[in-house]
Amino acid sequence: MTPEQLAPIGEVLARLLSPHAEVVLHDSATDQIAAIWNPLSGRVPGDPSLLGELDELTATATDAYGPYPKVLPDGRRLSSVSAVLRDDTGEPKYVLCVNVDRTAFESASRLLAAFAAPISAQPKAFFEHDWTEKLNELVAGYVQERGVPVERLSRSDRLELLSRLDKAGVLSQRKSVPVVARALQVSRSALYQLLAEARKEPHADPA
Amino acid sequence: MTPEQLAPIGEVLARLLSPHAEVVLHDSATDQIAAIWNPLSGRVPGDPSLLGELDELTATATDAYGPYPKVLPDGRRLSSVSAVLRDDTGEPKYVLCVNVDRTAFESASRLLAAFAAPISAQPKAFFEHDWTEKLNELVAGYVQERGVPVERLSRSDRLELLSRLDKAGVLSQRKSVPVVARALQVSRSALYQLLAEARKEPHADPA
DNA sequence: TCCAAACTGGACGTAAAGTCCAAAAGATGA
DNA sequence: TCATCTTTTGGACTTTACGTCCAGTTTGGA
Repeated sequence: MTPEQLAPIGEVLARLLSPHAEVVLHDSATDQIAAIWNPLSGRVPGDPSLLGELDELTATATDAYGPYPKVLPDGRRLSSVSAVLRDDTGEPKYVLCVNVDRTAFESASRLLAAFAAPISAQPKAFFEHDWTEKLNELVAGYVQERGVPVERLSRSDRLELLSRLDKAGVLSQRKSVPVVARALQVSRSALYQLLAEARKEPHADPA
Repeated sequence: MTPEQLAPIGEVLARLLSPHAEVVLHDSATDQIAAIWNPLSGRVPGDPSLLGELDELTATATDAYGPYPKVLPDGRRLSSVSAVLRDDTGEPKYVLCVNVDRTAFESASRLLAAFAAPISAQPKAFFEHDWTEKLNELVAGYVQERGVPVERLSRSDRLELLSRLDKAGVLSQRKSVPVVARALQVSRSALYQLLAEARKEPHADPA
Protein backbone atom coordinates (compact mmCIF):
# COMPACT_ATOMS: atom_id res chain seq x y z
CA MET A 1 0.00 0.00 0.00
CA THR A 2 1.82 3.04 -1.28
CA PRO A 3 0.83 6.70 -1.47
CA GLU A 4 0.54 6.21 -5.19
CA GLN A 5 -1.95 3.42 -4.74
CA LEU A 6 -3.98 5.51 -2.37
CA ALA A 7 -3.84 8.64 -4.47
CA PRO A 8 -7.10 7.97 -6.33
CA ILE A 9 -8.94 8.00 -3.05
CA GLY A 10 -7.57 11.35 -2.09
CA GLU A 11 -8.21 12.72 -5.52
CA VAL A 12 -11.76 11.53 -5.63
CA LEU A 13 -12.64 12.81 -2.20
CA ALA A 14 -11.17 16.18 -2.92
CA ARG A 15 -13.30 16.33 -6.03
CA LEU A 16 -16.43 15.25 -4.30
CA LEU A 17 -16.17 17.84 -1.60
CA SER A 18 -14.39 20.54 -3.52
CA PRO A 19 -13.87 23.31 -2.71
CA HIS A 20 -14.88 22.81 0.86
CA ALA A 21 -12.55 20.09 1.97
CA GLU A 22 -8.94 19.10 2.01
CA VAL A 23 -7.63 15.57 2.05
CA VAL A 24 -4.33 14.76 3.68
CA LEU A 25 -2.35 11.56 3.67
CA HIS A 26 0.09 11.35 6.53
CA ASP A 27 3.02 8.96 6.60
CA SER A 28 3.25 7.70 10.13
CA ALA A 29 6.84 6.51 9.73
CA THR A 30 8.19 9.97 9.02
CA ASP A 31 5.31 11.83 10.57
CA GLN A 32 5.15 13.95 7.45
CA ILE A 33 2.50 14.76 4.89
CA ALA A 34 2.85 12.26 2.09
CA ALA A 35 0.22 13.81 -0.12
CA ILE A 36 -2.40 16.49 0.05
CA TRP A 37 -5.33 17.42 -2.13
CA ASN A 38 -7.05 20.75 -2.27
CA PRO A 39 -5.13 22.17 0.68
CA LEU A 40 -7.17 24.59 2.73
CA SER A 41 -4.48 24.91 5.29
CA GLY A 42 -1.74 25.76 2.84
CA ARG A 43 0.35 22.78 3.77
CA VAL A 44 2.37 20.84 1.22
CA PRO A 45 3.82 17.34 1.02
CA GLY A 46 6.83 16.97 3.27
CA ASP A 47 5.43 19.27 5.89
CA PRO A 48 5.39 17.83 9.38
CA SER A 49 2.15 16.15 10.25
CA LEU A 50 1.93 17.33 13.80
CA LEU A 51 -0.49 14.62 14.57
CA GLY A 52 1.85 12.84 16.92
CA GLU A 53 -0.88 11.06 18.77
CA LEU A 54 -0.75 7.79 16.93
CA ASP A 55 -0.42 6.21 20.31
CA GLU A 56 -3.82 7.55 21.22
CA LEU A 57 -5.18 6.09 18.07
CA THR A 58 -3.88 2.62 18.62
CA ALA A 59 -5.85 2.45 21.81
CA THR A 60 -9.26 2.42 20.16
CA ALA A 61 -11.38 -0.40 18.90
CA THR A 62 -11.63 0.80 15.34
CA ASP A 63 -9.26 2.63 13.06
CA ALA A 64 -11.83 5.24 12.22
CA TYR A 65 -11.92 8.51 14.12
CA GLY A 66 -14.18 11.47 14.11
CA PRO A 67 -15.84 13.53 13.10
CA TYR A 68 -14.33 15.97 15.51
CA PRO A 69 -14.12 19.76 15.36
CA LYS A 70 -11.10 21.75 14.39
CA VAL A 71 -10.44 25.40 13.80
CA LEU A 72 -8.13 26.91 11.24
CA PRO A 73 -5.88 29.85 12.09
CA ASP A 74 -8.17 32.12 10.12
CA GLY A 75 -11.16 31.05 12.13
CA ARG A 76 -12.82 28.66 9.75
CA ARG A 77 -14.43 25.73 11.46
CA LEU A 78 -13.74 22.26 10.23
CA SER A 79 -15.17 18.82 10.66
CA SER A 80 -12.47 16.22 10.52
CA VAL A 81 -12.24 12.50 10.27
CA SER A 82 -9.19 10.26 10.24
CA ALA A 83 -8.62 6.72 9.08
CA VAL A 84 -5.62 4.69 10.16
CA LEU A 85 -4.27 2.44 7.45
CA ARG A 86 -2.20 -0.52 8.49
CA ASP A 87 0.21 -2.69 6.54
CA ASP A 88 0.07 -6.46 6.35
CA THR A 89 1.71 -6.80 9.72
CA GLY A 90 -0.91 -4.66 11.36
CA GLU A 91 1.38 -1.70 11.92
CA PRO A 92 -0.09 1.76 11.33
CA LYS A 93 1.40 3.06 8.14
CA TYR A 94 -0.65 6.00 6.96
CA VAL A 95 -3.32 8.23 8.34
CA LEU A 96 -5.83 9.64 5.92
CA CYS A 97 -7.57 12.79 7.09
CA VAL A 98 -10.45 14.64 5.55
CA ASN A 99 -11.15 18.14 6.72
CA VAL A 100 -14.40 19.77 5.68
CA ASP A 101 -14.87 23.49 5.93
CA ARG A 102 -18.22 23.92 7.60
CA THR A 103 -18.49 27.67 7.38
CA ALA A 104 -20.07 27.62 3.96
CA PHE A 105 -22.64 25.12 5.07
CA GLU A 106 -23.37 26.86 8.28
CA SER A 107 -24.06 30.19 6.70
CA ALA A 108 -26.00 28.49 3.98
CA SER A 109 -28.14 26.49 6.30
CA ARG A 110 -29.24 29.66 7.94
CA LEU A 111 -30.46 31.09 4.69
CA LEU A 112 -31.77 27.85 3.42
CA ALA A 113 -34.88 27.25 5.38
CA ALA A 114 -36.86 29.77 3.40
CA PHE A 115 -36.21 28.35 -0.01
CA ALA A 116 -37.59 24.90 -0.38
CA ALA A 117 -38.08 24.92 -4.10
CA PRO A 118 -38.46 21.60 -5.80
CA ILE A 119 -36.19 20.96 -8.69
CA SER A 120 -37.57 19.11 -11.65
CA ALA A 121 -35.14 17.21 -13.69
CA GLN A 122 -35.37 16.02 -17.24
CA PRO A 123 -35.08 12.30 -17.59
CA LYS A 124 -32.81 11.86 -20.53
CA ALA A 125 -33.46 9.55 -23.37
CA PHE A 126 -31.12 6.72 -22.70
CA PHE A 127 -30.06 3.71 -24.65
CA GLU A 128 -31.59 3.39 -28.05
CA HIS A 129 -34.80 1.54 -27.78
CA ASP A 130 -34.12 -0.39 -30.91
CA TRP A 131 -30.54 -1.37 -30.72
CA THR A 132 -30.52 -2.83 -34.20
CA GLU A 133 -31.11 0.66 -35.41
CA LYS A 134 -28.13 1.85 -33.48
CA LEU A 135 -26.09 -1.01 -34.78
CA ASN A 136 -26.99 -0.19 -38.33
CA GLU A 137 -26.26 3.44 -37.94
CA LEU A 138 -22.87 2.83 -36.47
CA VAL A 139 -21.91 0.30 -39.07
CA ALA A 140 -23.23 2.37 -41.92
CA GLY A 141 -21.49 5.42 -40.56
CA TYR A 142 -18.22 3.65 -40.32
CA VAL A 143 -18.49 2.18 -43.76
CA GLN A 144 -19.22 5.56 -45.22
CA GLU A 145 -16.36 7.07 -43.27
CA ARG A 146 -13.97 4.57 -44.82
CA GLY A 147 -15.62 4.37 -48.18
CA VAL A 148 -15.27 0.62 -47.98
CA PRO A 149 -18.06 -1.92 -47.79
CA VAL A 150 -18.25 -4.08 -44.74
CA GLU A 151 -17.03 -7.22 -46.42
CA ARG A 152 -13.79 -5.54 -47.32
CA LEU A 153 -13.00 -3.91 -44.02
CA SER A 154 -9.59 -4.73 -42.64
CA ARG A 155 -9.08 -6.44 -39.37
CA SER A 156 -8.17 -3.23 -37.61
CA ASP A 157 -11.19 -1.51 -39.11
CA ARG A 158 -13.40 -4.15 -37.64
CA LEU A 159 -11.60 -3.82 -34.38
CA GLU A 160 -12.24 -0.12 -34.30
CA LEU A 161 -15.84 -0.44 -35.32
CA LEU A 162 -16.46 -3.19 -32.85
CA SER A 163 -14.97 -1.06 -30.14
CA ARG A 164 -17.43 1.66 -30.95
CA LEU A 165 -20.31 -0.75 -30.90
CA ASP A 166 -19.17 -2.06 -27.59
CA LYS A 167 -18.91 1.38 -26.11
CA ALA A 168 -22.33 2.23 -27.44
CA GLY A 169 -23.62 -0.65 -25.36
CA VAL A 170 -24.88 -2.69 -28.25
CA LEU A 171 -23.21 -5.80 -26.98
CA SER A 172 -24.83 -5.65 -23.62
CA GLN A 173 -28.12 -6.04 -25.34
CA ARG A 174 -29.60 -9.47 -25.12
CA LYS A 175 -28.97 -11.78 -28.03
CA SER A 176 -27.07 -9.13 -29.87
CA VAL A 177 -23.89 -11.12 -30.35
CA PRO A 178 -24.86 -13.18 -33.36
CA VAL A 179 -26.44 -10.18 -34.98
CA VAL A 180 -23.37 -8.07 -34.52
CA ALA A 181 -21.20 -10.86 -35.83
CA ARG A 182 -23.27 -11.01 -38.97
CA ALA A 183 -23.20 -7.27 -39.32
CA LEU A 184 -19.42 -7.26 -39.24
CA GLN A 185 -19.34 -10.31 -41.45
CA VAL A 186 -17.23 -12.41 -39.23
CA SER A 187 -17.90 -15.61 -37.38
CA ARG A 188 -19.05 -15.63 -33.82
CA SER A 189 -15.65 -16.90 -32.73
CA ALA A 190 -13.82 -14.16 -34.54
CA LEU A 191 -16.11 -11.66 -32.95
CA TYR A 192 -15.16 -12.76 -29.49
CA GLN A 193 -11.50 -12.64 -30.36
CA LEU A 194 -11.80 -9.15 -31.74
CA LEU A 195 -13.85 -8.15 -28.79
CA ALA A 196 -11.26 -9.39 -26.33
CA GLU A 197 -8.68 -7.36 -28.15
CA ALA A 198 -10.83 -4.29 -28.42
CA ARG A 199 -11.49 -4.33 -24.74
CA LYS A 200 -7.88 -4.77 -23.87
CA GLU A 201 -6.64 -1.80 -25.82
CA PRO A 202 -9.30 0.88 -25.62
CA HIS A 203 -8.49 2.51 -28.94
CA ALA A 204 -8.49 5.89 -27.30
CA ASP A 205 -11.11 8.10 -28.77
CA PRO A 206 -9.96 11.71 -29.08
CA ALA A 207 -12.31 12.88 -26.36
CA MET B 1 -4.24 -4.06 0.20
CA THR B 2 -7.22 -5.92 1.62
CA PRO B 3 -10.78 -4.82 2.32
CA GLU B 4 -9.88 -4.97 5.99
CA GLN B 5 -7.05 -2.55 5.48
CA LEU B 6 -9.28 -0.21 3.57
CA ALA B 7 -12.16 -0.47 5.99
CA PRO B 8 -11.16 2.53 8.09
CA ILE B 9 -11.43 4.75 5.06
CA GLY B 10 -14.93 3.61 4.33
CA GLU B 11 -15.91 3.91 7.94
CA VAL B 12 -14.52 7.37 8.31
CA LEU B 13 -16.10 8.69 5.16
CA ALA B 14 -19.45 7.30 6.06
CA ARG B 15 -19.18 9.05 9.39
CA LEU B 16 -18.12 12.32 7.91
CA LEU B 17 -20.94 12.48 5.45
CA SER B 18 -23.54 10.63 7.45
CA PRO B 19 -26.41 10.39 6.94
CA HIS B 20 -26.14 11.73 3.44
CA ALA B 21 -23.71 9.33 1.86
CA GLU B 22 -22.93 5.71 1.34
CA VAL B 23 -19.50 4.27 0.73
CA VAL B 24 -19.05 1.15 -1.33
CA LEU B 25 -15.97 -0.95 -1.89
CA HIS B 26 -16.18 -3.05 -5.03
CA ASP B 27 -13.95 -6.03 -5.64
CA SER B 28 -13.06 -5.92 -9.28
CA ALA B 29 -12.02 -9.57 -9.37
CA THR B 30 -15.45 -10.86 -8.47
CA ASP B 31 -17.35 -7.75 -9.51
CA GLN B 32 -19.11 -7.84 -6.20
CA ILE B 33 -19.52 -5.50 -3.30
CA ALA B 34 -16.74 -6.24 -0.83
CA ALA B 35 -17.92 -3.82 1.80
CA ILE B 36 -20.46 -1.09 2.21
CA TRP B 37 -21.00 1.60 4.81
CA ASN B 38 -24.22 3.39 5.49
CA PRO B 39 -26.02 1.82 2.55
CA LEU B 40 -28.53 4.19 1.02
CA SER B 41 -29.28 1.82 -1.78
CA GLY B 42 -30.01 -1.17 0.40
CA ARG B 43 -27.23 -3.20 -1.08
CA VAL B 44 -25.15 -5.60 0.97
CA PRO B 45 -21.72 -7.18 0.61
CA GLY B 46 -21.74 -9.90 -2.00
CA ASP B 47 -24.23 -8.11 -4.18
CA PRO B 48 -23.15 -7.72 -7.79
CA SER B 49 -21.40 -4.47 -8.48
CA LEU B 50 -22.73 -3.77 -11.91
CA LEU B 51 -19.59 -1.88 -12.60
CA GLY B 52 -18.91 -1.90 -16.26
CA GLU B 53 -15.71 -2.60 -18.00
CA LEU B 54 -12.73 -2.08 -15.84
CA ASP B 55 -10.82 -2.01 -19.07
CA GLU B 56 -12.32 1.33 -19.81
CA LEU B 57 -10.72 2.59 -16.69
CA THR B 58 -7.25 1.68 -17.72
CA ALA B 59 -7.53 4.09 -20.58
CA THR B 60 -7.73 7.21 -18.49
CA ALA B 61 -4.98 9.36 -17.14
CA THR B 62 -6.09 9.22 -13.55
CA ASP B 63 -7.83 6.64 -11.47
CA ALA B 64 -10.24 9.17 -10.07
CA TYR B 65 -13.71 9.54 -11.55
CA GLY B 66 -16.53 11.91 -10.98
CA PRO B 67 -18.41 13.51 -9.59
CA TYR B 68 -21.26 12.36 -11.77
CA PRO B 69 -25.01 12.10 -11.18
CA LYS B 70 -27.04 9.07 -10.25
CA VAL B 71 -30.58 8.43 -9.18
CA LEU B 72 -31.87 6.01 -6.59
CA PRO B 73 -35.10 4.07 -7.14
CA ASP B 74 -36.82 6.24 -4.59
CA GLY B 75 -35.92 9.36 -6.49
CA ARG B 76 -33.09 10.66 -4.44
CA ARG B 77 -30.36 12.20 -6.51
CA LEU B 78 -26.78 11.40 -5.82
CA SER B 79 -23.38 12.76 -6.57
CA SER B 80 -20.90 9.98 -6.98
CA VAL B 81 -17.18 9.62 -7.21
CA SER B 82 -15.11 6.52 -7.79
CA ALA B 83 -11.49 5.71 -7.13
CA VAL B 84 -9.74 2.79 -8.73
CA LEU B 85 -7.27 1.06 -6.44
CA ARG B 86 -4.52 -0.99 -7.99
CA ASP B 87 -2.27 -3.64 -6.55
CA ASP B 88 1.51 -3.66 -6.77
CA THR B 89 1.41 -4.95 -10.30
CA GLY B 90 -0.78 -2.10 -11.43
CA GLU B 91 -3.86 -4.23 -11.88
CA PRO B 92 -7.17 -2.69 -10.77
CA LYS B 93 -8.19 -4.46 -7.62
CA TYR B 94 -10.88 -2.44 -5.94
CA VAL B 95 -13.13 0.43 -6.78
CA LEU B 96 -14.13 2.71 -3.96
CA CYS B 97 -17.30 4.65 -4.57
CA VAL B 98 -18.82 7.42 -2.51
CA ASN B 99 -22.42 8.34 -3.18
CA VAL B 100 -23.73 11.52 -1.63
CA ASP B 101 -27.44 12.15 -1.36
CA ARG B 102 -27.92 15.56 -2.87
CA THR B 103 -31.60 16.04 -2.19
CA ALA B 104 -30.90 17.93 0.96
CA PHE B 105 -28.62 20.21 -0.93
CA GLU B 106 -30.62 20.61 -4.03
CA SER B 107 -33.22 22.87 -2.58
CA ALA B 108 -30.37 25.20 -1.86
CA SER B 109 -28.69 24.61 -5.15
CA ARG B 110 -27.82 28.21 -5.59
CA LEU B 111 -26.01 28.66 -2.36
CA LEU B 112 -24.41 25.32 -2.49
CA ALA B 113 -23.74 25.47 -6.17
CA ALA B 114 -20.08 25.05 -5.56
CA PHE B 115 -20.75 21.83 -3.82
CA ALA B 116 -23.40 20.40 -6.03
CA ALA B 117 -22.54 21.88 -9.37
CA PRO B 118 -19.45 20.13 -10.64
CA ILE B 119 -21.66 17.42 -11.99
CA SER B 120 -19.95 17.16 -15.31
CA ALA B 121 -21.04 13.82 -16.54
CA GLN B 122 -17.94 12.23 -17.86
CA PRO B 123 -17.34 8.64 -17.02
CA LYS B 124 -20.69 7.57 -18.35
CA ALA B 125 -18.81 4.86 -20.09
CA PHE B 126 -17.63 3.08 -17.08
CA PHE B 127 -20.72 2.40 -15.15
CA GLU B 128 -22.77 -0.16 -16.94
CA HIS B 129 -24.33 1.56 -19.82
CA ASP B 130 -27.04 3.39 -17.99
CA TRP B 131 -30.01 1.14 -18.11
CA THR B 132 -29.88 1.26 -14.34
CA GLU B 133 -30.38 4.99 -14.61
CA LYS B 134 -33.37 4.46 -16.78
CA LEU B 135 -34.69 1.91 -14.37
CA ASN B 136 -34.27 4.28 -11.49
CA GLU B 137 -35.86 7.15 -13.31
CA LEU B 138 -38.89 5.11 -14.19
CA VAL B 139 -39.30 3.65 -10.77
CA ALA B 140 -38.75 6.96 -9.08
CA GLY B 141 -41.20 8.61 -11.42
CA TYR B 142 -43.84 6.05 -10.73
CA VAL B 143 -43.34 6.20 -7.03
CA GLN B 144 -43.65 9.94 -7.08
CA GLU B 145 -46.73 9.70 -9.28
CA ARG B 146 -48.41 7.46 -6.72
CA GLY B 147 -46.96 9.06 -3.67
CA VAL B 148 -46.26 5.62 -2.33
CA PRO B 149 -42.85 4.10 -1.67
CA VAL B 150 -41.89 1.03 -3.61
CA GLU B 151 -42.31 -1.37 -0.78
CA ARG B 152 -45.93 -0.43 -0.43
CA LEU B 153 -46.96 -0.54 -4.04
CA SER B 154 -49.91 -2.78 -4.78
CA ARG B 155 -49.74 -5.68 -7.10
CA SER B 156 -51.43 -3.83 -9.89
CA ASP B 157 -49.10 -0.90 -9.36
CA ARG B 158 -46.16 -3.17 -9.80
CA LEU B 159 -47.79 -4.68 -12.82
CA GLU B 160 -48.23 -1.30 -14.37
CA LEU B 161 -44.74 -0.18 -13.52
CA LEU B 162 -43.25 -3.39 -14.77
CA SER B 163 -45.11 -2.97 -17.98
CA ARG B 164 -43.53 0.41 -18.44
CA LEU B 165 -40.12 -0.93 -17.69
CA ASP B 166 -40.66 -3.70 -20.17
CA LYS B 167 -41.77 -1.32 -22.85
CA ALA B 168 -38.81 0.88 -22.16
CA GLY B 169 -36.65 -2.09 -23.02
CA VAL B 170 -35.05 -2.39 -19.65
CA LEU B 171 -35.74 -6.09 -19.51
CA SER B 172 -34.04 -6.82 -22.76
CA GLN B 173 -30.86 -5.58 -21.23
CA ARG B 174 -28.51 -8.27 -20.15
CA LYS B 175 -28.53 -9.25 -16.54
CA SER B 176 -31.22 -6.79 -15.76
CA VAL B 177 -33.75 -9.22 -14.36
CA PRO B 178 -32.41 -9.59 -10.83
CA VAL B 179 -31.83 -5.89 -10.61
CA VAL B 180 -35.33 -5.05 -11.71
CA ALA B 181 -36.72 -7.57 -9.27
CA ARG B 182 -34.92 -5.88 -6.46
CA ALA B 183 -36.01 -2.47 -7.61
CA LEU B 184 -39.62 -3.58 -7.47
CA GLN B 185 -38.96 -5.39 -4.24
CA VAL B 186 -40.26 -8.71 -5.37
CA SER B 187 -38.56 -12.03 -5.87
CA ARG B 188 -37.27 -13.12 -9.18
CA SER B 189 -40.05 -15.63 -9.44
CA ALA B 190 -42.70 -13.08 -8.74
CA LEU B 191 -41.17 -10.85 -11.35
CA TYR B 192 -41.60 -13.46 -14.02
CA GLN B 193 -45.17 -14.04 -12.97
CA LEU B 194 -45.95 -10.37 -13.15
CA LEU B 195 -44.12 -10.10 -16.40
CA ALA B 196 -46.12 -12.88 -17.98
CA GLU B 197 -49.26 -11.11 -16.95
CA ALA B 198 -48.06 -7.71 -18.06
CA ARG B 199 -47.21 -9.04 -21.47
CA LYS B 200 -50.48 -10.81 -21.85
CA GLU B 201 -52.58 -7.82 -21.22
CA PRO B 202 -50.77 -4.89 -22.69
CA HIS B 203 -52.19 -2.37 -20.25
CA ALA B 204 -53.13 -0.39 -23.25
CA ASP B 205 -51.65 3.02 -23.37
CA PRO B 206 -54.15 5.34 -25.00
CA ALA B 207 -51.91 5.86 -27.99
C1' DT C 1 -60.57 -16.99 11.69
C1' DC C 2 -60.13 -19.01 7.54
C1' DC C 3 -59.47 -19.24 2.59
C1' DA C 4 -57.77 -18.00 -1.75
C1' DA C 5 -54.56 -15.51 -4.07
C1' DA C 6 -49.92 -14.11 -4.28
C1' DC C 7 -45.13 -14.49 -3.07
C1' DT C 8 -40.90 -16.94 -1.88
C1' DG C 9 -36.84 -19.74 -2.34
C1' DG C 10 -35.02 -23.24 -4.60
C1' DA C 11 -34.64 -26.87 -8.20
C1' DC C 12 -34.45 -27.59 -12.79
C1' DG C 13 -34.03 -27.64 -18.04
C1' DT C 14 -32.77 -24.60 -21.75
C1' DA C 15 -30.65 -21.19 -24.30
C1' DA C 16 -27.40 -17.89 -24.83
C1' DA C 17 -22.74 -16.34 -23.67
C1' DG C 18 -18.02 -17.17 -23.72
C1' DT C 19 -13.78 -20.14 -24.20
C1' DC C 20 -10.88 -23.17 -26.58
C1' DC C 21 -8.76 -25.69 -30.26
C1' DA C 22 -7.49 -27.96 -34.52
C1' DA C 23 -7.88 -27.34 -39.22
C1' DA C 24 -8.55 -24.22 -43.28
C1' DA C 25 -7.69 -20.00 -45.51
C1' DG C 26 -5.01 -15.83 -46.30
C1' DA C 27 -1.13 -13.13 -46.06
C1' DT C 28 4.11 -12.38 -46.32
C1' DG C 29 8.57 -12.71 -47.79
C1' DA C 30 12.52 -15.38 -49.64
C1' DT D 1 6.72 -21.11 -55.98
C1' DC D 2 7.17 -22.63 -51.44
C1' DA D 3 7.45 -22.29 -46.45
C1' DT D 4 5.83 -19.85 -42.59
C1' DC D 5 3.24 -16.92 -39.92
C1' DT D 6 -1.29 -14.85 -38.89
C1' DT D 7 -6.13 -14.85 -38.91
C1' DT D 8 -10.51 -17.02 -39.46
C1' DT D 9 -13.53 -20.71 -39.05
C1' DG D 10 -16.58 -24.26 -37.36
C1' DG D 11 -17.53 -26.82 -33.75
C1' DA D 12 -17.04 -28.82 -29.10
C1' DC D 13 -17.33 -27.58 -24.62
C1' DT D 14 -18.07 -24.82 -20.06
C1' DT D 15 -20.34 -21.34 -17.79
C1' DT D 16 -23.85 -18.11 -16.92
C1' DA D 17 -28.22 -16.15 -17.24
C1' DC D 18 -33.02 -17.06 -18.57
C1' DG D 19 -37.32 -18.74 -17.76
C1' DT D 20 -40.42 -22.41 -15.73
C1' DC D 21 -42.20 -24.94 -12.11
C1' DC D 22 -43.45 -26.30 -7.63
C1' DA D 23 -44.08 -26.89 -2.61
C1' DG D 24 -44.25 -24.24 1.38
C1' DT D 25 -45.31 -19.82 3.40
C1' DT D 26 -47.19 -15.25 3.70
C1' DT D 27 -50.74 -11.91 2.98
C1' DG D 28 -54.99 -9.61 2.48
C1' DG D 29 -59.97 -9.93 2.62
C1' DA D 30 -64.43 -11.88 3.50
